[in-house]
Amino acid sequence: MTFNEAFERFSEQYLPAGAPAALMHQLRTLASLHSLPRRHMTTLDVARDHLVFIVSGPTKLVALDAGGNDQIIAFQFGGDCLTLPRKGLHTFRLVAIRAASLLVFEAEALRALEQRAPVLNAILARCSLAALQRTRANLVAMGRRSATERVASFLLSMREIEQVAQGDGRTLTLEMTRKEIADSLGLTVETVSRQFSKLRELGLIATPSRTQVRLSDPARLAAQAGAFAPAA
Amino acid sequence: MTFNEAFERFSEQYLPAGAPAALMHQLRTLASLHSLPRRHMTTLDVARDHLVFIVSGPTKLVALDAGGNDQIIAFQFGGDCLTLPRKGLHTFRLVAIRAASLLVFEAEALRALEQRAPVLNAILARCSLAALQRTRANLVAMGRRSATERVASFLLSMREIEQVAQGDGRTLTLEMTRKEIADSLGLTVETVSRQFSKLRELGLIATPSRTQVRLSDPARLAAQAGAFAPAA
DNA sequence: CGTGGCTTTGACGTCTTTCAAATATCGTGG
DNA sequence: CCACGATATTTGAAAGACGTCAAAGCCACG
Repeated sequence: MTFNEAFERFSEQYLPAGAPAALMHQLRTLASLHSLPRRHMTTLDVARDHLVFIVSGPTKLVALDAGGNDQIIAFQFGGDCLTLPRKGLHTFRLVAIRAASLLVFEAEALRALEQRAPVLNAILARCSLAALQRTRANLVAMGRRSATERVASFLLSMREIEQVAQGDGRTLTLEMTRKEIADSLGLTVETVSRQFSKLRELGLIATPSRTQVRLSDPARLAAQAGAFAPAA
Repeated sequence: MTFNEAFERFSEQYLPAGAPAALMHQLRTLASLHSLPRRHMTTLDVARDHLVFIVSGPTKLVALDAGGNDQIIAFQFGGDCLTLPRKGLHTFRLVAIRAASLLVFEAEALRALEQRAPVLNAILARCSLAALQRTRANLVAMGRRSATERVASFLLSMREIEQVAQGDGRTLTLEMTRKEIADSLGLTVETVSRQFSKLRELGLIATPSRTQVRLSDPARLAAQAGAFAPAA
């Protein structure tokens, strides 16, 4: 992954077709490409806000705990964009689930550009809004709901993500471990594993490999996911 | 609360000082003032996105369940702004905890204006980002954490809100019921009540009335709130 | 072929929910 | 101003769900 390729993807996705060359050039100056190996977390200055474009690779946004326990806020995949806030009440970090490429902008520098290039605000607004939708959805998934409901609706929600679902939309390649699923659902590894076993015994899913899940019966899986579930 | 007062507050808070009169006028045309009585929810067209400015009154953003159970996404107070998304995976509604005034814009109409008034994007970006921070914080509060930790950190987080904390920042006027607290923390009313009792017995809080809470010992309360807690 | 990490399974303890009932508080009308 | 009814809160007891601890199994990789 070269810088040029990365920037190309970013501009395709977020910049309007007729963006002035001067702006493109400015943005190019402000961007930096980071290769994040599997399991590694960003080492950005926690005193500053950043805008991060996920060029490729599955990543997780986590809130860091004093102990080694992460709380996963959201998963992001190639093409997603998010703001990584400076250290506030919590410290947030972006972690690569598998090797990932990130295009990073300092928010401060972008704000300085906003005056001359108002289109930047549109980008920021779009990113924040999308991140907000993802986060709200996760919050709903963590409300007072049973472990079964959480796992079932987690699986159904993964189906909506292009980079996870295979052709027929029934076979998922979850790049994340059980622990990561557990951290995102507010459960323990063991509980998640037991739920997988239960859904397997019910014939609702199959797990051909460690990371693959086949949704054998999405309709009945949706029934297990309860009232707040994504549609089957 | 008149429309003019409401719009005045909105523009003070979100429009830059030198906003052109033409834009102000346009926005004025697009805004509508809603008075939401206590317990009532918005009856906006669920097929459209809206931008809502909370002029006054505590409100909650809820995801609606098939049963009567709400999942509370976030609380908002006067001066906050949020996007109320159209019906997607979930249906979101804004509910007044006490009588509230809202200034509502249709997102569609705002988008049409964006071309000519790029400052609108800055407003939207600001609103979304603030809402995102609130929601992420809530998500952290709901991770794998005990009931005590949730309630303690809920109380500490309420202290940060101007309209909830009294002069010394130790006496809170929670406008919400125990059920609303429970819904926002993913717990039951009874569990929340038991946590209040426990914290009372430990001498960390006092509850002079149904809605008032005095944080007698914020430092020890923070200790109860655990590793992810807001500082005391 | 062995090793290390991830996943699964089991047994048990604890915490939260559930169901039920008593008590406190607030708003209203007398 | 007080009494009453409606609603919110608190408390108790029991059941169930999830977490913890421990061990075994599985898979990928060297």
